Amino acid sequence: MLRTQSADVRAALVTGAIEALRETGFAGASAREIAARAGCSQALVFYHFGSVNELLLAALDEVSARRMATYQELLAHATSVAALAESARSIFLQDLDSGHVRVLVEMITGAQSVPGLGEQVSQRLRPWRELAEEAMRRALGRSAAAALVPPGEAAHALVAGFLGLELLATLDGDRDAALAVFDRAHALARMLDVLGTLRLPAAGARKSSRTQETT
Amino acid sequence: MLRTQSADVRAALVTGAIEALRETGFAGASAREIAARAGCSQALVFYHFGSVNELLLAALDEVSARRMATYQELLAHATSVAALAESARSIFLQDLDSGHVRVLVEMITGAQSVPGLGEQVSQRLRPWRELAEEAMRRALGRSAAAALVPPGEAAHALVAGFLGLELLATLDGDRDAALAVFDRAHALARMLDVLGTLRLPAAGARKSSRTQETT
DNA sequence: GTCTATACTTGGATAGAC
DNA sequence: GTCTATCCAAGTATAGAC
Repeated sequence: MLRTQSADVRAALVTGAIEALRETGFAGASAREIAARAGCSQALVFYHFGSVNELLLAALDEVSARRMATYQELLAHATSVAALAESARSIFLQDLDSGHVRVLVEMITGAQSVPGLGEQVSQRLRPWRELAEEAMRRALGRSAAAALVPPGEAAHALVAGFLGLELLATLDGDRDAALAVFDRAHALARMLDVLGTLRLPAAGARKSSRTQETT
Repeated sequence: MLRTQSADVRAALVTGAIEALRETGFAGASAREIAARAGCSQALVFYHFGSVNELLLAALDEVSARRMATYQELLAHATSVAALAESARSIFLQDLDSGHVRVLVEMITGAQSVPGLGEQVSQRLRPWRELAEEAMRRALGRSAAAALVPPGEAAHALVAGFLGLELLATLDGDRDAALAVFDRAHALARMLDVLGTLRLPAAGARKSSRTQETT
């Protein structure tokens, strides 16, 4: 891969945009602000990306790409609802630190003030939704839990929960409340997993009702 | 109550600010935009409120006040988790139409770009959180469900869910996905209510396992 | 490709007439 | 109290030198 100096500037602008979205929000993510973080001229924003909004969308793409690989790996091993809850907790914590979900939230709300932007943000959110649904499907398996909670709905709720908890966590700088929710979800998920194993063997093998550990 | 013409202008500015936040987002809620909606001069924003941000906070106060009464009434009758889920659904639908939660979300994210604003938004969010917790406490009662899900945590999750579902619903103009989540929550809540009644009588009255209807 | 300089627009905020 | 007029800061975007 050839490393032109132009590509470096593009990359610097994208990471600058990510930082700006994270720290100053959509309203504060101006070409000047981003260029200052990237250490280059404000004019380069328009040369390389055409407009500020295009750069912000590129930043959202970058965030998605960065996380998708990590997510897939983490979620691939979550073959129970409890395990999924644990993975979700760790993902949430990582994203809170790195600010990735914040970038997404800022773009969603920022889209409100720019006609047509909402559509493009929505498109970029789709991989996240599909990943969540796939993870849900894998976690629920073909157990009774899947009948209780269809993967599609569960995934929608999961994504919404991520966004909402992120909003609250950054608003008052308290991540413990959100983590407590994930821990509670983990405990409830264990119950759900047990329910699933109890129902599936079709009323012939209820030899034990002890809680099954799903580490 | 004396109705000075000045009070009318103040009110018009506040409702104009609410509309602006709802339709153009925090980034688009400028003094000029708001004044245009209120049908008065932009200078009056500063005369009456000192700054745009102060006006936006007043708008948030107004939204809170408008909804709090309705909420309290609706939630007072929710003495089971299932009934709470139903109330929550109807509240969510109302707020989605009126845009009240949107105003809150815009202020939360907008606070990211204005130092010190986050604190004030957080303060104004507190009544909503307390209301949610009180409703949770009443819905869970002293049943076993309360042990499964502490009211504080449940309330935090509920508020986060509202915010997250609002974000997704307005992003792609699809309210059905959110409503499906509430319906699912309702079904699960019914199960939780049953669990509660089964446990409370202290292992002596399991005469029936049919689902108890909690209309 | 990157910079400086600049044209143009929008927004926050104030002054002063009425 | 409300308006018009205005100042100033900040933002988008482009032109042109290097």
